[in-house]
Amino acid sequence: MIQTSKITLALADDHSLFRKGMAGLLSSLTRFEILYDAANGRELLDLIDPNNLPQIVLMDINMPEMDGYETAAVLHKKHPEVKIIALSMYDNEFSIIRMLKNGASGYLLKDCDPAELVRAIESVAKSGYYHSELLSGRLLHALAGQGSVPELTEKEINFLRYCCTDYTYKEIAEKLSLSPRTIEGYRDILFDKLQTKSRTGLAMYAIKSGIVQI
Amino acid sequence: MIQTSKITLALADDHSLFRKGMAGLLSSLTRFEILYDAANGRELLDLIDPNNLPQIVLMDINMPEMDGYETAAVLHKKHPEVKIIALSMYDNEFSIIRMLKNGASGYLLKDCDPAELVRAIESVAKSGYYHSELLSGRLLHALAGQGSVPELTEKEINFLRYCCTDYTYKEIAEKLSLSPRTIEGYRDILFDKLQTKSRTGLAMYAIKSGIVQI
DNA sequence: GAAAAATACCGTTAAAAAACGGTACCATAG
DNA sequence: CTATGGTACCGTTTTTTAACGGTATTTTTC
Repeated sequence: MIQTSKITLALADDHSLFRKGMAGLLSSLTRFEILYDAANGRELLDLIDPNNLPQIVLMDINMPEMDGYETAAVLHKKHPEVKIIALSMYDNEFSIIRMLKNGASGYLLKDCDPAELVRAIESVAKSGYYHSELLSGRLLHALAGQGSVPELTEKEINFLRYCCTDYTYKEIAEKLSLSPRTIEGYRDILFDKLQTKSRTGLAMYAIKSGIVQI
Repeated sequence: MIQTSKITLALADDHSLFRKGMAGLLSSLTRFEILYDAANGRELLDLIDPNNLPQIVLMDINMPEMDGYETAAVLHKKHPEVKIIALSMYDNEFSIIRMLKNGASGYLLKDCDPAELVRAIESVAKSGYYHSELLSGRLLHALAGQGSVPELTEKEINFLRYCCTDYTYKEIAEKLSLSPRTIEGYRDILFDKLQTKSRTGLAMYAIKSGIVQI
């Protein structure tokens, strides 16, 4: 079968070596064309020309300036026809759910096979989505396990960021202009949602899920 | 100037996409030849044929199975003639110092320019080392700042790993068959060395430095 | 073979974290 | 309009952390 036209792509990842490597990998396959490559979400949004949209954006979740979650949400709202594939180092349910909610059509781990990446791109270009066995498996496992995948509110996410610091809960309360007891309320809810029982557990979750960049 | 023979390389990184991308990037330059590529340190050591050693190994610090620190130490002891360049996501002094101590001849960030990677490889092949301005800058800054770069013992490093869990200090003491008071001693020393004052701070440091994989 | 460093240990007190139990307000969704 | 979910708040008790100031033993180094 002859490919009539190339699939156009954009890349967003803060690791220049990774990005350039990927770009090389994908360009070497004649059916792909890289239109843009950016070091973070902000840069990507600035680069993209509305008159020359890529079909698919491959984006990392952990990026400085503007992370994958936010970038996906903004891009999806602005240009819903552009498909998004999330690339992540971690395979945790929270990241997957959040990226899919924010408009991603696929979710891949960075340690996946290049062949799978190609498969994912072609699947998204053709049918609009890509669900790997890994993704479906993780989600089903999570759903079968504790009942449901944790859904976090914006306030909880913001609080989690502060959990990754030396601040005491009292200090966090001050920073957020809330009562210490309210902060402790968030903590207790998150202990429950995230199945942990310590501040350290909260911090670890925040990092694994890409909520905080380190 | 005509390159008489190729520089032979090996790659170790758990992210397959990154590795393959890098391999493509470097192979496209005719003066490099990739002899091996492995997903972690253990695999790399198993793969390497003593009769066909690479001149330079590019290795990630954060790898499952066997991390960059350990791999560098083992490889350097076994084959001191093989030069090592560490690739890291984080530019913290501890990682740099520890990799250099374990035998690395260079230290690069993953968000560096591909051109810098090439420069580093050629410098290491030619003169045996590569010191970027970044590296020298970080170290000098660290030395100028608090006086010295933290030196951690094996016991402290092991303890730090446990700090990234839900275990209480008492439970960590049990796991390590030590008195809780001894563990608290380690903690106090690390608070001092790492300039922090909370368990969370210890855990964050452990992750940033690549001591724990997440 | 003495000094220095690392290891393992102990006691005390104050502060913070964790585990309970609650109330009240407000928006908006049925 | 009333039920629901999110937000903000409060009190009490127990456990854990953190900040002190120590000793004894072994191991390493000079």
